[in-house]
Amino acid sequence: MAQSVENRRNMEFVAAKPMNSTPKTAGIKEIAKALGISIGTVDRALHDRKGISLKTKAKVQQMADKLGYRPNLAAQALKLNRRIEIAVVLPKQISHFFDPLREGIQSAASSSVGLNVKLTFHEYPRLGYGDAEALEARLKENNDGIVFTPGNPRKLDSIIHRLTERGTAMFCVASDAPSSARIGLVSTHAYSSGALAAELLALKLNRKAHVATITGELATLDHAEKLRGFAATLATLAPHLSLLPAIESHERPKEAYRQTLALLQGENKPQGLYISTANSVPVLKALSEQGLLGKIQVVTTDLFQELVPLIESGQILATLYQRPFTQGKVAFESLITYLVEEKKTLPMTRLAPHIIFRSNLSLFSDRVHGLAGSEPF
Amino acid sequence: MAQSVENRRNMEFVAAKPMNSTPKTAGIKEIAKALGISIGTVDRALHDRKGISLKTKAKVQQMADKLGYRPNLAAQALKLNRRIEIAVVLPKQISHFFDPLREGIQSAASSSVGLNVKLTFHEYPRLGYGDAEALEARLKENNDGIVFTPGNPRKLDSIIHRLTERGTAMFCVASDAPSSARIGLVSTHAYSSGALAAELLALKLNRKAHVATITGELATLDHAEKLRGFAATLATLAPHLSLLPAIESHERPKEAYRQTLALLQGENKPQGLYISTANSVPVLKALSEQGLLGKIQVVTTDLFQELVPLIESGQILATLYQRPFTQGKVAFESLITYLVEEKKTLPMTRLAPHIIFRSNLSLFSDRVHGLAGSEPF
DNA sequence: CCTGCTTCCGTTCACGCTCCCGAATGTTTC
DNA sequence: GAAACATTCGGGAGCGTGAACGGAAGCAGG
Repeated sequence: MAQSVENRRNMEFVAAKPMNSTPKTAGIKEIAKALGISIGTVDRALHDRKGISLKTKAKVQQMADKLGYRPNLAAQALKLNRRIEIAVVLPKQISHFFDPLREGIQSAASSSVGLNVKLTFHEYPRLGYGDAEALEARLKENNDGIVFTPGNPRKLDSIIHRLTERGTAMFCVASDAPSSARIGLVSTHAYSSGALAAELLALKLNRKAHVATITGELATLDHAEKLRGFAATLATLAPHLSLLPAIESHERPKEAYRQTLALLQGENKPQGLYISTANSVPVLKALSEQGLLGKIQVVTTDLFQELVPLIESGQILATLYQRPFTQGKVAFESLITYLVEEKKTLPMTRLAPHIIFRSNLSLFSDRVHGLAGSEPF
Repeated sequence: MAQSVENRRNMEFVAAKPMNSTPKTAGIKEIAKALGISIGTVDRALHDRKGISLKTKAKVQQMADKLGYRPNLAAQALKLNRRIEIAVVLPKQISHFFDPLREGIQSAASSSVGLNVKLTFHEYPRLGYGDAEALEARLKENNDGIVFTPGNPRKLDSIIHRLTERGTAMFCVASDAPSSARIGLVSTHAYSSGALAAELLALKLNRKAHVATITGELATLDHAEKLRGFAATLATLAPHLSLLPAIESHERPKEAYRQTLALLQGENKPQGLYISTANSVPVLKALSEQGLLGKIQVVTTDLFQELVPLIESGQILATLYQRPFTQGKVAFESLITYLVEEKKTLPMTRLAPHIIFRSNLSLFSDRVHGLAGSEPF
């Protein structure tokens, strides 16, 4: 490695990636000229189109390799100029989760360079209620892709399948529908969210105690995964903490409130509480009314206006932020990549949730107050 | 709101964002037609070229706004056949930080649609040593942009200024050089990192104790910020913990090892330790040799092979991951946006660091083992 | 021989933009 | 008043690629 000696002397060198063999990128025209054929034929050969003999196709592909053919993406994009139509079908509630998610999609769309994307947003009341109808309505349209959140996966399998057959790429966000024909997914790693909640509670609860969980809908895969992670980690890291039966609020505020009161007045009073749905307001209200805020260790999910003072004052230990903006952004980017790269990959992304404590709260609370920037968190 | 009644009936509706007024993206041609002028004039108006009256320029710009003009970047790139040349000037050490950062840049570059980007990577031994020379060498080239990490900002101010004058956009990553002519920045929020470290240590240390910090180079803004956050938060949240004088390792392994030993054998033995540089191996070695791993609460920075078992076993409380891959990706995207959008914005992004505990370690450790995906964490 | 069909390939135009040339109009100079 | 110049604008070439179109050659059947 004589080179490295010189490197050390100069204290600087160009990384030894051997990509710089062909300074000018060889285009379709160069190949045609080299073989004495027309560019139309080269185009047919390189894109596996019909109307070309196997012999010439082989010749062209060989020459393309030799010259290091790199298609001019700008010209390609300009020529194709295809308008990609994407529908976004998401619930209206919970707005502090789905609004930033929509913003993330919008932001990614408007900053997409060199392609023509048409976005349409569709809403339905809340997860599991109206989603099938909203998706069904897309059958009449002709979308290249749909971004949606499967509240109850099995219920939607059939409609997902039908849309896929129409040639629409179905992309899940926030929760999965693994048995369906969806082509990709972006969500937080739900199991890890649950596991983190357990570890955080264990940090604070050193003695034998009960802990409880309040979730949304166990039919939603994401929620079930969180509880699995929570229970498993509790058993491993904190065997002194015993887990009370999970409470399902079905995303109904009144039900959540009522069940929390029942829990707090029951015979096994919990010292720790993991609220795995973003709908935590009624639960916190019940806690507050019972004078238990700050006495019981609480880990919540996501971040919104009402949580900010509770975290600042230490009444909530931490919240697990599911990064809706980033989910939207990544979902859009993945879907676009899938659509333009000729359906090659099945993009699956599990984001790491952010843990928000008191000391890093300010990094996230700006966003909550409506100052939506385009920062990817 | 008669509409909302119908919405409830249908349980589905198109969001009332009035963005869909212009279904087709308005191009330069549409503006010309709308005003009854030629596309040449529109081009002159939109790009502040000479040879156009102020009156028509104003008219065009107004109409462009009204129609929501979005330039077709593919066509632009094709016509100009402009190859954006970007140099990446980063230290060789610390490789488990800067390697993924480079990967992030590379990944963002290869997924950019319709742009012809030429990336060249340049290296120098380590932060503060050789960076000026490496940047100086770029003066002979003609880059559109340079991505770099200012180890010692003041030392680099002059060279940054000269490169900027040559028309090269200087973009900081991982640490800032606020007094320079740099056009943008991506880094983690260093103050919050320090603050988090303090809060995490306070979670575990309930009684009066000493805590210590080991940093790299206090001339590096990023490192100084971390200590500020740490000290401030310690004073607020955990007044029972007293902070020992900061130790500067200057990123030299031997020095870090020696100073750690001195610290552990000094008269004020710390119960908690915040290692704010990614160069934590020699410090951990000293801790291990003194049999203090697991006895002293440790918060580290970043993630690499050697840390994984220590976190798994609970010997390290947590590590603050600075998301090098994401930093690289965002830096590249920001720089490209800046270059393409005619130098309008000054992009500044402060990423939230990830807190890695035992229970979410697996989300990040995959990456460490060399399975570099393109997931944005 | 012509007609009709298939297979393979060459030609040409359009995508949206930038930039140059030259026309039209206004302004100064001799 | 004509010529020389300045200012402002219209028109059009062409960037590299994809695709429509048409032409040439081969083949079968009459």
